[in-house]
Amino acid sequence: MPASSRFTVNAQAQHHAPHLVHPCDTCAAREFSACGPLDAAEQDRLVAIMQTVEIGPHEPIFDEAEPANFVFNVKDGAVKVYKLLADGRRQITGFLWSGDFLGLTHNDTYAYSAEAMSPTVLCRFPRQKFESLLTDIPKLERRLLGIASHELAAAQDQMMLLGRKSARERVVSFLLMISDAAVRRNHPGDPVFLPMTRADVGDYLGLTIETVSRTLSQLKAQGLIRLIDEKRIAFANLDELRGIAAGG
Amino acid sequence: MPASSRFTVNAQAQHHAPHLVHPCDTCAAREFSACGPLDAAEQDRLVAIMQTVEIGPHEPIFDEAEPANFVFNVKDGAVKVYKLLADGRRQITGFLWSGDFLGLTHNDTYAYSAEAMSPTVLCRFPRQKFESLLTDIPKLERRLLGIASHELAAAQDQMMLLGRKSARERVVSFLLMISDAAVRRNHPGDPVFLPMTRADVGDYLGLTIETVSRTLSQLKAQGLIRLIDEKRIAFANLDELRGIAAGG
DNA sequence: CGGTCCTTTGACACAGGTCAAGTAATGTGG
DNA sequence: CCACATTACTTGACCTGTGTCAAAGGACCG
Repeated sequence: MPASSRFTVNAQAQHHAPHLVHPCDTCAAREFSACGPLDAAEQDRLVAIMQTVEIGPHEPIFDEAEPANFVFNVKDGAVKVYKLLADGRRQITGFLWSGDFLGLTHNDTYAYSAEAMSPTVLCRFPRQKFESLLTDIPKLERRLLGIASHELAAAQDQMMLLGRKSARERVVSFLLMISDAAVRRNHPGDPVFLPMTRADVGDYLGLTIETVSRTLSQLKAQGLIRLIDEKRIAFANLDELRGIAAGG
Repeated sequence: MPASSRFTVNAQAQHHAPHLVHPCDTCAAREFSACGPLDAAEQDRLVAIMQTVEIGPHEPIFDEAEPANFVFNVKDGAVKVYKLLADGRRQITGFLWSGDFLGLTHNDTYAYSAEAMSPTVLCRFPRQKFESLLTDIPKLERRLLGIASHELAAAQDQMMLLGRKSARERVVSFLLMISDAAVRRNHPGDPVFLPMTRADVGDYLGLTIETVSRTLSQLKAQGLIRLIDEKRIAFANLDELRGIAAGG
């Protein structure tokens, strides 16, 4: 029996997404059951400690170095996580979407800051309770190890991008990456929707706003993409774009 | 009873490091027991699947995209892990030292290439056997999750470095990072010993050989470091260096 | 409608890359 | 022990991709 079948219908959640049957089944059903369905008792324990939090665009979720009291899972929306240097230079280390975890750390403080980019719904788990659940339910721990290992591989790709790719290669890699992430959540991948500002894109790619903007204009002029509007971009030559992203 | 106390004296290992009592106790004792000592049966199972491998400088350990048949733990020596683009551009994503894991992945192929930088001894675990051990010994899985979470934090710091720091800040950050890693293994941290070439440093920091070399010369000219020889660097003003690394 | 924020575009500057030459360290065969 | 080759590193001169500074247009909002 799949994990989500245990949840009963919730009218409010159904209003926004009829196929969902619990205020927090995204994280419970998609993330937690991906390692093999949880049994009834396990799900009950998860649901018992779960809280739902809604926040608006530009609202902080937590700040770097703040006590890490909660673990989060994005139910809906888009989140950016970033680190700052003393003088304000910013590096965005990731964009998170529904299903993604947030705030996992083995220290007692968060290692980065997190902020919503659009109206966002989060599942929140008090950290101590979450960790004792990990000990009791090895499936969860196995799942988190899989997630961490996947994130580590993505981080290494990003180091390649930041250390060795040109501005053009970075921007194209970024567009394809965002598109792939959208497709994985059953959102349209072409045209790709960018919920973040050019400043966010720049701080993710290690570039300035101006270089991001110029590079997009250049790609458009070369007929490789079409700018439907500022936040929607269509791919005009996917094969060539994939080649550019790979450094070809 | 600490994990290492179960191992019996091994003359060959003792020759190189008198305080070690088993050809592979570094990984077993330092890494595996760090999550709480393993009991006798657990240790026996680990030792039973463990193989020791010795390799020389510049020898490959495995290549990206190759079937991931083994998990490794560095017993002694220094290893670099890197990714390549089609045209040969290289990004080194990490330097590994004794105690560090290597080749952990949830895919069936390695996500990066690995190569020894100096004479290196590795503990090797057949991957399937290692993974079934993980299921049987939750302590191990918990330990690996801790390691992965720590590596993820380091990867985010490296993204900040690659995306937003100047050449000067990168080089200083690098020197302090290598020094800290040496201290953690009870090696001298000042002067710091660099087993890698300038090309490796450049490919780790997203810079060219020439920029690395020039930046070191500049730091030396400013009296911030002393170049004892090409591979040994002493810190002349640690406070100021820490400030530079932090972006101050 | 007037203000604010975001984006684009242009002109120019500079950090770091490229190309090239020279030096030092290490190893090799005679 | 010495030519000689090889590899690693440093330094200089110059170039270029991306950053900086500035201005202007457009979208959104109270």
